[in-house]
Amino acid sequence: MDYLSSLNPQQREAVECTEGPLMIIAGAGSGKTRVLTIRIAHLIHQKGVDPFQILSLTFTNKAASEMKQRIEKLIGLEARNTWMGTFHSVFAKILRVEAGKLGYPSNFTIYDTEDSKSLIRSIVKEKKLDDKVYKPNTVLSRISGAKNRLISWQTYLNDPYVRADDEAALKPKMGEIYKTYQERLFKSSAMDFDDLLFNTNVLFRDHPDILNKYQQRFRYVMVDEFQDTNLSQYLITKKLAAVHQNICVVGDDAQSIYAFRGADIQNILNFEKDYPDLRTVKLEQNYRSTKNIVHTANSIIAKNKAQLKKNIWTANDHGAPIELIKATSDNEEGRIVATTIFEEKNSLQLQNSDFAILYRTNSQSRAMEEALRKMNIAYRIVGGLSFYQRKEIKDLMAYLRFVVNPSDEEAFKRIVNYPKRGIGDTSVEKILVAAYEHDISIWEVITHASSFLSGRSASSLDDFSVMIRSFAMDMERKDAYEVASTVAKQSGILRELYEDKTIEGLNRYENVQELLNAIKEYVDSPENEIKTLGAFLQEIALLTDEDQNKNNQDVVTLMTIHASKGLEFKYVFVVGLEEDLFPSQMMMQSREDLEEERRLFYVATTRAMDRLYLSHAMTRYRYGRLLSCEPSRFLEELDPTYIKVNKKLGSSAASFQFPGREGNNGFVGLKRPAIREGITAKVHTPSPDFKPSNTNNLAEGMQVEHPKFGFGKVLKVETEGANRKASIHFDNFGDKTLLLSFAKLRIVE
DNA sequence: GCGGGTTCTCTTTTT
DNA sequence: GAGAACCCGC
Repeated sequence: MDYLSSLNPQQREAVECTEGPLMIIAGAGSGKTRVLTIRIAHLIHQKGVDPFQILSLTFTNKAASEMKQRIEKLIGLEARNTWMGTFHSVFAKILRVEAGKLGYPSNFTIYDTEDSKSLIRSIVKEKKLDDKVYKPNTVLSRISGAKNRLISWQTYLNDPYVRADDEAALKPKMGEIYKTYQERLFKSSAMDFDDLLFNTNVLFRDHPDILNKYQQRFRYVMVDEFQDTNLSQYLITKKLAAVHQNICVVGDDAQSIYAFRGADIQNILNFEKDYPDLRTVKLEQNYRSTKNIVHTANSIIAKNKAQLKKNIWTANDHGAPIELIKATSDNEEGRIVATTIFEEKNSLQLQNSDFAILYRTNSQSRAMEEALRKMNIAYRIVGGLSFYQRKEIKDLMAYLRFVVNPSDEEAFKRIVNYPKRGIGDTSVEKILVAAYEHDISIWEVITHASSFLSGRSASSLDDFSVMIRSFAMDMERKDAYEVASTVAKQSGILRELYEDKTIEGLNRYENVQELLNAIKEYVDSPENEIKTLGAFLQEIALLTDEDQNKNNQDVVTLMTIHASKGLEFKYVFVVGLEEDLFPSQMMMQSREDLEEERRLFYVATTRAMDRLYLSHAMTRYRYGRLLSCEPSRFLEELDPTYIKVNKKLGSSAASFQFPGREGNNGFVGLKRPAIREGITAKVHTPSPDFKPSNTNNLAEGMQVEHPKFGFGKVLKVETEGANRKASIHFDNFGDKTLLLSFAKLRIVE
């Protein structure tokens, strides 16, 4: 095979070192995917390894399918036989087979985040706890965090430190909620995302024979994006590789951006402690980007404390300087980006697909979309509200889920009274309580409606159960498509949507039809041998990602930076570089988090091959309010050597003028309709004379006002280089101290 | 139990 | 600004 000769010495070492533990530190653009695919091809062809014995774990479905395709190109159809997929999908598959060992049926449902939150909401309500204190999001992330660190609810309840934490946070009932949450999941024959990993760990811990089976099967284990693994995932791979020790992890600590879902950068920083005879290969040559971009990217993460030593370099040309765009507003930012794309495309004969616009939050896409639409530039948005998250799709899916698994509480709640059939909240409550108190399944309550409900609701519920049962009988002998289209019609969903003649209603109707089409495609595809509804649902549960690759169109790509990992584009725009937005305000609690934001910025810039544009807007809408925005501190941290500030575009900056104010210091509280060119805007809050004071005078003990956080007291003033920061205790924030830059503070005299 | 109107909440990122 | 939760009158 001559594919080896195309590799540089480090890449080749990574490919040829097949036995024993190996860590590949792969800088951005260093040909990581290529090395991985060739390594697998090499294993199969040169070493004669059976593809069935190779397990490759990735983080997104996209990465998995791309790698599969590339291996297929190298070695042909044999590639299909390797085990390749996301952690969640691979272990969900294994759990389906072994579910019985854990007391689960193999047709267990996988709850998505929305299901989980809804379940938590009802638990909090049932326990008569304050839903302001126990918010679904907070509770779920606490539970999720515990699971990712393999803390069961039993351990959770008994751990004095964990308890102390919760007591301190004034959320002492957290453990109790966790316990009930798990019980209810189990009763619903459901697992949430974290359970897929948690339960795999439990399975391997309690059933050595099963662990051994998979240890024997997977002689070679590879983990891509290793810097993004959490403890739960890491322990699974470690256990699987314990016998053969052929574990190969590939990652880049500089691209670790998933701490919020439990990823622990220490996994990669400490990997060698677990494997003393570890071999490490560093891929440091960047093949993707110009010198300017590589240099700029390096300067971004240089400030981070936690990192592995490496020196990313490139033999490519210097290329054009990085361009810095200053825009007045988010709309102008969009306009500049769209115009630039238009011009560059024409003058350089580029394609739309050469461009990508990256942002920190999904909500930023709107201004970009509008501008692109006005310029008639085709685009697509990756992520955001995916097809499977739409209400109408979730509704039909809930029916299908319930037919397959009539213990599924969340599916039941969703469909029992949709379309309206006279079973209101009170009845639903009674049904759930009955199931809980008599320790029977929801389905048993439903089929004995008259013993739990009275008169009219009982007979409505009877009709409902008759309907579901007929669907279930269909399922026995018909394929997924036939069942699904029967359900769509008989349940009344299609009629309900058909009668809605609004544009949105029409859309919803078409979406449901599209789901039916997708099921038809699934059934017709020769690749899917089992065509039952159950099989389809299992396939789909983890495909929340938009997987229908409409890749081959010539469109500009818009997406969050998180979604951009692993991709590359000739021209990249990183927009919305404003303090509090990027770096995100919510991440600014600790130093590690700032480091993660920096790595995120690094990921964004290293997507660019030829040219990189960075932009920030001075005003931006958020929740219908106008914000004034300081440029992100990251812009100041950049090495300015190769950066060009676009003066021409920045000079139009002063078009917003508020009463009694000069320049661009708009503040929170402007209602959207007021904002039009040439109009006098009305300031609601705070008072019109609210303006930044000369913050150099800020000192300990002073009273200050902040437009968002209200009144507070300065505890400490710090100087870090050119930046001055103040730790402030705000009256409205309990014990919390916030660390802020001065710009938005007013000193109260 | 239902519908309509109003108020509240959440806006970081993903499997 | 959107979507969910809430409240109230029938």
